[in-house]
Amino acid sequence: MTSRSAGSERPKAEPPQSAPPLTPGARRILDTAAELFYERGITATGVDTVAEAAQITKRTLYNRFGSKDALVTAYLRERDERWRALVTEAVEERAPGLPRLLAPFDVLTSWTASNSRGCAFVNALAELPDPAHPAHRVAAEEKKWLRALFVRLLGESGLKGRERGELADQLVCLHEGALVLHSLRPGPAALRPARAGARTLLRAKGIGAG
Amino acid sequence: MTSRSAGSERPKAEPPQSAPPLTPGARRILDTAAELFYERGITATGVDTVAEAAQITKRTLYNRFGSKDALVTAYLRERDERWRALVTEAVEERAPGLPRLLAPFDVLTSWTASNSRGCAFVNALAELPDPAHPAHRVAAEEKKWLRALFVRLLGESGLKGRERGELADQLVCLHEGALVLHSLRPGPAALRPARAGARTLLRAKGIGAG
DNA sequence: CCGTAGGTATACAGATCTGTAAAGGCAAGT
DNA sequence: ACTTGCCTTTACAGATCTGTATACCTACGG
Repeated sequence: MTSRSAGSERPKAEPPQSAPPLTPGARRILDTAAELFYERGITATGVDTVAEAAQITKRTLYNRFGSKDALVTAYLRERDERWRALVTEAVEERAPGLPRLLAPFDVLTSWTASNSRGCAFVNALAELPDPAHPAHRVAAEEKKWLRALFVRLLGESGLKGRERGELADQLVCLHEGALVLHSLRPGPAALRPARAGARTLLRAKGIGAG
Repeated sequence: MTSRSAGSERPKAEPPQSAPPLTPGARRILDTAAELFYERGITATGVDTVAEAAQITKRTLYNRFGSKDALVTAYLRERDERWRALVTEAVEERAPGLPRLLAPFDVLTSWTASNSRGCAFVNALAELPDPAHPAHRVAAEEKKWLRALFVRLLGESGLKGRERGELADQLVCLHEGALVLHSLRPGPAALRPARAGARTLLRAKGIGAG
């Protein structure tokens, strides 16, 4: 739980698990559940509510997903998948020379346009304290992944050793904090300070950031 | 909701509301509820559970607090009160010349020793999305207060204008992020990067930080 | 033609949740 | 002596929650 030995500082290539294709009904269920879980909270959203909003019967929901816990896990998994894809793309498609390390912060601008309730994974951790819950693991993995991404990019920028891990943690902090601020006062202005702070911290370590 | 006109950049002297003295039973209820709400989540903790753990009857609980929502609000209010007192004390009792702006970060070290489930206010916001819920307001106020504190201290350090607000936001981000990191991997090590990052950001603005 | 997969409709079991009802015990203050 | 405040006990109403049972419809591929 505390630290991993070997590959923990390198983001895995694949998002944890490639999802099997969903039936049309399952697709609609998952989309609906995703919105409701995020917007109203997981525990506060009942399966009846999801089923009704998705315009399917509860029976179908249980046939496709088996349980509410499984549905919650699927929701977080897919969200994780999309988020990683978005960030990965933003990092890779950056014009060379431009600060790839700030890409995750820039992604937030579009991401938060339709997500003003903070970080879904932090929220999930708040509602599902049990570490044995699979959804708990997914949420924890997402944070580890972002940190590992920062570590990798910092490595490519020439930073090594203990300083690298510390700076990665700081970038994660700013990132998380930005989402909290945004949830309190939605709007692009809530994200700017974190990005600027990241740039300052990078510069302080001699990493040019634009 | 978005911004306040006059005194929003100055921390109010009094924690929102001075609590009336509690009966012994009410005291035990509130203590028990505080621990359970924080540790297991608010929605996931029923009033029966609270009553049983506090060794009082549900009737007493309702006689003292009126409703679960009111109990939740009382829980957050008291937590807010204690947190503010702790931070305020740490700021004021700092040896002159020492970086008072880092005091909130130092307080986290002792605070998180018994609070490894992240920020109770962020968690509450996750579980209670309705902005009309009084507990929601309490949580939002807490964040505003911390920012205002940073703004004030930065002002005393000679920083003014737009830069001041931005730096305050950055410190809040680091602060929140530290709590998230700590919830993922509890221990004092989770807090160090945020504190160090704060120092770097302060130095970058010419504010000596120790 | 027939089986299978995806979905529908309705009803229900069993647990748990918030909140209330009714009646009483006990100690302190006046 | 009498009230008032704090708390207890037991029971229950009514809603809501997760999950299941039963039976049926429809489209499609072999």
